[in-house]
Amino acid sequence: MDESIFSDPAFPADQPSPGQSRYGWLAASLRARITQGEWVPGTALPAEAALAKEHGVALGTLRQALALLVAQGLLVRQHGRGTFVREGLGGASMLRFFRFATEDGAPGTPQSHILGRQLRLASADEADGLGLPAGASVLQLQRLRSLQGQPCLLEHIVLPLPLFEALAQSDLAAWDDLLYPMYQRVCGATIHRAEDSLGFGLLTAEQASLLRLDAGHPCAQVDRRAFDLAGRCVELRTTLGDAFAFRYTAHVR
Amino acid sequence: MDESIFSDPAFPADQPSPGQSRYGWLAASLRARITQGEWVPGTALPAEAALAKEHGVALGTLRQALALLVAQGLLVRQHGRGTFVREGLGGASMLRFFRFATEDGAPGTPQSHILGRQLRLASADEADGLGLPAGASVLQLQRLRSLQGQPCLLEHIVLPLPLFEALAQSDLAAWDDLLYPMYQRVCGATIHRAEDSLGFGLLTAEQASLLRLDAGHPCAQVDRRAFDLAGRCVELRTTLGDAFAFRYTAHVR
DNA sequence: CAGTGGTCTAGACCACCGC
DNA sequence: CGGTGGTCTAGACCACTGG
Repeated sequence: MDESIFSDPAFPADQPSPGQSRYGWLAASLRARITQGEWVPGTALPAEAALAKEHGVALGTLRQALALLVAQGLLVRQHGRGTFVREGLGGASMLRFFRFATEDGAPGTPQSHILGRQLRLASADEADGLGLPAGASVLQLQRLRSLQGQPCLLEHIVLPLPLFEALAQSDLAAWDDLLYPMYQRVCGATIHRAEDSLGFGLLTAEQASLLRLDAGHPCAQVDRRAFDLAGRCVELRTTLGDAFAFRYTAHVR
Repeated sequence: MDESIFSDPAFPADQPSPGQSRYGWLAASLRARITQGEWVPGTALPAEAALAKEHGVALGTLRQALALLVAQGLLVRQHGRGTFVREGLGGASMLRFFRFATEDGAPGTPQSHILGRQLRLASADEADGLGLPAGASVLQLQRLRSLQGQPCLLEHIVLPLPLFEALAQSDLAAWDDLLYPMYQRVCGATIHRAEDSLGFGLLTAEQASLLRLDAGHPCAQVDRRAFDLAGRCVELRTTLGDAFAFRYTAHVR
């Protein structure tokens, strides 16, 4: 019951490798079929009985495989309905770090203003983080997010090409307020999980003026690496916001 | 497979309540025997087969119950060795938020200096957080933690009485650098999990001088509620440290 | 080697959902 | 109602740990 998350070769062997459990191999096999698009996020897999019969395996064994994928966040099971491929992240998750609130208390979705968009070569760190070869091209975005006209978050985003080619030319006025659903719709890239690294710093004069704060004002900085269904990092993002509005809750065990 | 964490009455019924699964009831039952001290942290439970026979249940069902308690962090299973009650938190977990490092890179355990110890009445918030009746007594500690003689963290700790009575009189010179193992040894209180809330603020002059920083220096503040095996909150703690040394990593899914 | 947990099977029956 | 996942059983066999 401790199959590695990394047991995800793009093409699993036809048989469980020696030392690997049957359900572990089954899970990897199903995982590959999902990341290759056989079952799209939101759709249902065949029923347990059908999958078990297809793979010539007992029901309990198949259920162990599905339980693995549920634990990895790839599937969601609903009693009486079916087994579904999980939808990607919504895109409003950055607000969970900040306690911006509208007057009536509900946070709501922030508006998005793209301040800049450039095609350029990836730095060494960026190529490394995105798993690109040295000298690859990336799309860079600067973005300001506002709640009810009040600027609150400043973002710097780096996306790998050619996956996000479609965003390099499309009309900025037609962009959504939330990027992750747009990544999925326009580029077929599902953001499945992310790693956030939090720290504190001080705003430069330029950053401060965009956020309508004073130069040198304390800010919280969130460095995010976002991953798709196959586990590849497909977005690097740095978000800045007022440190005094920052609040985050964590569970330790 | 979604038994609530809160299915933990001190004394479970003799039979699974209607609508509750057998393994869910079994898990709650075993959980109660653990929190009541029948199996102390670090010790092994009887073997699967023995427990299954004792409860008149099939092996698979018992294993489901154990899997639940493993998922809740109460048990650890080791192939070929046995099933063990998990040890409590080590006590050095606060350092994971900060990137203090000694010269050779290894963080090490910080030294602990108790600056103050008072017996007093709990405030309304404290009584609420610790589940105490209004007007109950608490033990309050102020504490400075240092790495290689360099002050780095300032802590304010509130503990409920009479559970921590033994700490109110014991010789401060004999205290450990880590409190959680000492809680367990001296008071029999096992810290099993904690909830941390992170925020940002500015140091008062008094706080700053203790940390050898300037008054008004930016600081990260971690408000922690720590819970024992039975899920009762038994410690409230506020930790302050240099905001620019603060760094935290989170996973989003 | 004996004792532990891990895997797998084949089947029965229950609980939930949506038509 | 038919189809889905959830629970439970009884048993066989494997893999790991420690003496």
